[in-house]
Amino acid sequence: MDLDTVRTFVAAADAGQFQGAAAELALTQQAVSKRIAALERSLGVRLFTRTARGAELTIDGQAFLPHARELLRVAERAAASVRTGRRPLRVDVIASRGAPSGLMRGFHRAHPEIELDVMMLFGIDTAVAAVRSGAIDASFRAVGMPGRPLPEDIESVRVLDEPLQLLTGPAHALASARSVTLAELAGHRIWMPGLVPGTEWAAYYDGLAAEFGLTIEATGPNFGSDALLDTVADTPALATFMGEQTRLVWPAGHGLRRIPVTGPTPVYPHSLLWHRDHPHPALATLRAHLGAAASGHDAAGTWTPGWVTAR
Amino acid sequence: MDLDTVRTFVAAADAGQFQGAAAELALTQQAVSKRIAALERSLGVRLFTRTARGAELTIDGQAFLPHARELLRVAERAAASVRTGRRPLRVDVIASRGAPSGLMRGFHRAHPEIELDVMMLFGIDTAVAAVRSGAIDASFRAVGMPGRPLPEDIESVRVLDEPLQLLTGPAHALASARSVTLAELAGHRIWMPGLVPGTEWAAYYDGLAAEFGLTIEATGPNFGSDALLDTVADTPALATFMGEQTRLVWPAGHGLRRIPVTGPTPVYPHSLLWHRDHPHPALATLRAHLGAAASGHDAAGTWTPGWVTAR
DNA sequence: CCCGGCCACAACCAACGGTTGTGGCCCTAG
DNA sequence: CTAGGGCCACAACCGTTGGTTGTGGCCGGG
Repeated sequence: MDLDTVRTFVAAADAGQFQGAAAELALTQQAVSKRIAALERSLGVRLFTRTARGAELTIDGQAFLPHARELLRVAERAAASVRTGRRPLRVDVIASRGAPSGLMRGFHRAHPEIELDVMMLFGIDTAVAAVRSGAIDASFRAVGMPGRPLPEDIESVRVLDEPLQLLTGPAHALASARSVTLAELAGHRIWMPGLVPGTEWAAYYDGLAAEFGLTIEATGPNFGSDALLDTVADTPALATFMGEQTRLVWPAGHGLRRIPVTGPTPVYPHSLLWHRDHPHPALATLRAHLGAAASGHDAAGTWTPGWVTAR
Repeated sequence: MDLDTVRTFVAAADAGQFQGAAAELALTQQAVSKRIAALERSLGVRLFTRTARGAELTIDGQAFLPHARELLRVAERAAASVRTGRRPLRVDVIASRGAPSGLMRGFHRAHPEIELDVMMLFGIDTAVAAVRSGAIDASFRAVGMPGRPLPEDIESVRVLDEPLQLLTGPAHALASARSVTLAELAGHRIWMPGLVPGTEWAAYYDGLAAEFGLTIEATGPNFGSDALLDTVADTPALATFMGEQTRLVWPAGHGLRRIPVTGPTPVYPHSLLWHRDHPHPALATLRAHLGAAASGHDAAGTWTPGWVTAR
């Protein structure tokens, strides 16, 4: 199926005749006729009944028409997604189920007119390079990591401090705790596959482990969150950290527990990064939205690494 | 933009290399290379970075990928909509804003897994012919109209009795009435453009007008519901009937009034029609849904034409 | 250092998709 | 009834597109 052919179909349906569609598309009537015939052959149904004064849709044609329009809309959006110049606001989030993803969903609900492309890059270095090059318009990351100062032309603002929770299976020693302190976690095995050295989130957990004497293991291949949850659910000695706002596809019957962490509560600092010089037109709207949505969290009783810039 | 090219792009992105995509699509590597190059040229951006052991997506490519997948999904649905054999359930409703449309929305919410094509045919004759031919799977219509018995192979069941309301502008004599009786409407001008002789809805209003001595005018071209509402809002002497469940795009500030009609309340009898012999697999689900959703309306105090089959 | 894997470029060729020319059908006006 | 106009389909023709095969360059691993 060819999109030009679909466009021709829609034009013919709107015009009610092939001739008119041909004029609109700067084609001959014969070309339109051939295109429609080809489309009908490929679909295996007749789309128009040809009459002496035009062509009108068959029932199959009527059924196909809205789908054809939708197809053209989607194609237009797809092309717009990579158009240089005015294109959808392209934002990098750290993971599809994480808190920044939720922030973007909220932004989309508040501003459905702003076209969005949400993507996931790998690590703050890639993200910063992409923001600097203009390939993306903004990124949610934790900034300030030692040895990786933000370039001068990148601006950032803290938009969300997300408390971490402990995730355990039902047989874990802490499974029935209402809450746990970081001190109580010393000696327990915390498993976080996917913690890649050199990334900002690895630096965060390294700092957390060092400061409170935790054992955080990043060993083993990262088979994705489903496999992680399965393993944690089945292994009494394993637990993992997870953002409070992380959306889980909670496997039914696994009995996974989310346990708040206190004394202090580790919070993951999400900042929005963007380029100082050539911001996307919709970026201001995003910043305003995030500023309004940011609840004034109290920093007391929480922990962030020393390298995180104060709010 | 060509859908085969988009398919090639997705295959290459999934495979991580052109060679693998070529094998999957039964093409040569060179053909894939040319297609991708053509797509990049038409979009004006580079989608892959070519490396010695494959090709990986650029950021633009990553942004484009989900749109490309969506495009293929929509194309698949479009093709399925006219596929002979297993295809989406195709249902004819009397108007896009009317009650049957609402019933189908409810059905879709209850059964999002069932693919639907909702369409609007013209009159019960067209609808019955389409159902008999298998071109559509079901139709919502008022059945029993004099001289138009349903063919033997068409079955029907009453699914909704929709009370009619009077719609008036703010300056209409009845505008401030809490409710009106049919007797009170005698002498008032009821305007219903679009009431085409020979259709089942024209027969309905003809019967209504005859039995209660109403003046129903079908004169003038039907410029659509917006124009109708505008005129009714501005003309003190005009009113119109409208189904209780009809969704209006209520023009702000027009002061249109919806007034219940009583003594008796005219109700429009929506029946579901389908073919006795070769029903669509999902039709049973639709009938079950409509049966469950149908509130047991009390027929007392309501009016339907004599030709309407009892429930 | 060489080999293997992968992609790009070039040359060639079939097939697709456009054009012009023409004929048939249907409706309308004279 | 007939002539004419409007519209679509078919046929012939032709340029361009998109496929193939053949080949060369680049990069990484043994």
